[in-house]
Amino acid sequence: MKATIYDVAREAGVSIAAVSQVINGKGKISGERRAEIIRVMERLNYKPSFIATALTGKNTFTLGLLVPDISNPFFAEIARAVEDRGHHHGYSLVICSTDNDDERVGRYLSLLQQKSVDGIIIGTGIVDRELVESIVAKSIPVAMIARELPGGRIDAVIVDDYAGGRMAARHLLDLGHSRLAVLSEHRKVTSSLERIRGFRDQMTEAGLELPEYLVKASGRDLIQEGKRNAAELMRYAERPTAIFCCNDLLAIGALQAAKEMGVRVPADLSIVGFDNTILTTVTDPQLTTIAQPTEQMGNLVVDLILGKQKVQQPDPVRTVLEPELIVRQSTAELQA
Amino acid sequence: MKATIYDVAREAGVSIAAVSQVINGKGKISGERRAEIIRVMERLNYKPSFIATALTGKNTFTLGLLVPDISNPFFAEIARAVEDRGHHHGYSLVICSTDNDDERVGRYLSLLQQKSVDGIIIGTGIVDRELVESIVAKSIPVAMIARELPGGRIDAVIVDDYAGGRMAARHLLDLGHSRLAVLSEHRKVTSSLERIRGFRDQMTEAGLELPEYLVKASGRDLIQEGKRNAAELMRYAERPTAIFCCNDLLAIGALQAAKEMGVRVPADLSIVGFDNTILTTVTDPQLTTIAQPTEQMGNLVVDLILGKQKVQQPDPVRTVLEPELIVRQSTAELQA
DNA sequence: TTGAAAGCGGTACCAT
DNA sequence: ATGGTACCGCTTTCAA
Repeated sequence: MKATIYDVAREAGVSIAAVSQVINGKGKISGERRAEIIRVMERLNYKPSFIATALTGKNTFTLGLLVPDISNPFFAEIARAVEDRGHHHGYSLVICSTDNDDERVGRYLSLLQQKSVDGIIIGTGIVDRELVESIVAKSIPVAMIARELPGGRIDAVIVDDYAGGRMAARHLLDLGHSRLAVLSEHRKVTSSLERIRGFRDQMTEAGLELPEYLVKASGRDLIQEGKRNAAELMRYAERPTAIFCCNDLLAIGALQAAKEMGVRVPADLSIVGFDNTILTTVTDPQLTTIAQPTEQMGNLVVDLILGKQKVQQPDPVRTVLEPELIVRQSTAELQA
Repeated sequence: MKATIYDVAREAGVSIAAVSQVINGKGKISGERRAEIIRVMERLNYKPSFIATALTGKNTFTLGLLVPDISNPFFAEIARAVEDRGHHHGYSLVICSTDNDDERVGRYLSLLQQKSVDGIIIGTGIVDRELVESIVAKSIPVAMIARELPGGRIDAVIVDDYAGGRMAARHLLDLGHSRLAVLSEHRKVTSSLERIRGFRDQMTEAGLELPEYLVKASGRDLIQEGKRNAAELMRYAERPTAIFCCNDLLAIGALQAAKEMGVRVPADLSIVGFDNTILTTVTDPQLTTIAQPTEQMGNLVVDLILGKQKVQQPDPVRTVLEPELIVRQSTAELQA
């Protein structure tokens, strides 16, 4: 059996209050008693129970992280960053893969509340605003990472998706491409929407248009669907010479479609991804992509959410980081 | 503020005992009172606090998972499998990336105990046996996944690493290769050791030897170090014609080294990986690898560890699953 | 300084 | 059937 504060108190011949004092470094304890108590704690290998502590109204030292799928490399990286920063502050991380499924989101959110986590970090694209706000109302700190709640007054640490979209377009435009297409995630995913908006605006400024039929959305299995959608794009009479993919998975699908169809990348087709996951360095050719500073984002959300606990900030904090174009080998000048 | 059982009791004009009854579906309650209580619970949006429940000696409905690094695709997949099965049973998952660092392992293990998790699943290669057994002694269920505690009497769900190593060797031997080399993880990682042993035994049966200098170990950054070690192997006068890599990350490193050195895969060099992560489908050529049934493994450990709670099994359960050779494009017959 | 005691939000036993 | 109450392990007044 695990030792409790009572065991320590008894062994040390003091009250549990005294033990509690030394655990928390509060109150006044004579150096001698304190030393003795510490000795006993070590001898009994005593570690205070977090659940008992939590019940008295203190922290649970647990954070919840909602992501679409932890086995998606991008979110795995986000999770690692969040985990590390949390661990740095003594917190542990509960992972919740939602598959962007409303029901799963609801169940997980409810679960996290019942566990009285000290904060919930949301990286899932599709969430019900009311649900989230009902959580905030219960004064549980909530923050978004890599995603934003449209119209919601929720803290968020995101990358400038719009700027990222522009970057991708500019890069492609600079390379001489004009027939551009887009592979996007589900239409409800705000980050994809923003990326496309930036991409389109940049095109517009160059006097180009991005018709809707050249923007294809994919849902569950991003690589597979991306591949299928890319293949479809390639079959158009006036085939696009470059595709901007709203994430690396989609880009890989495009890459595979091209390979299967005998379309050379980047000679015949340029591809730009988004996220700069480990996958981009593994493909052949390696993927040009827009990088998100995942580690920094992880650090920032955690600090943000942990800070929220203390002071009740009035306005939602919205931290926008700059994306970065990473040029690798999947993009090239348009061949004449 | 969140509603408590007292609020519900007051609103419903009953005792908290009655409310507790309906929550747990126990005891005797007249249908009418029960209905009324349920109504009140819904109106107040009442959800019992897990920490309070846990303090009374029940489950915390939390599982801990130790892995080297959640951003490593293989472990991300394992985590997803474990998470799903846990969620299925109403449990949530705390992720602990240890970096195979003893100190981190210790800290996390201690943390998980303080949180009174209902079970700890260990997928980290390097762990101190005494530490683990001290946990088991506290009657916290522990099980290993994809790794084994050498000599420890701990439940484990693993793949037959030895057989996997043999498979890889047989495949390469069948293709006519005889000059084989190995890229392995840190020498303390038991799974790698077993894979190499199987690989070597199969070679021996074919009358071949695997000298130690053809087995190179890598530590932290597996892709980078794998690349470096592979390059080294390729510089030997009598260069190996095939490399067995103890995981896909190492195989990717080998692939990149080959590409950089102008060595064609699979024409000049065959490469076999291990784990069948998403990465294998993304490389070019796609990687031949030995697959582990991650989903099944996840299901089994969770059921195993949840089962352990109830009955105190006498002997450690050791479930060994069969690996599977997935032939893709990184292996080919030895060119004459 | 030190310790007795009242919670925190439930569970479960025991009277009623 | 129903409710009173003693815990679970710890924090935090408040007296002594």
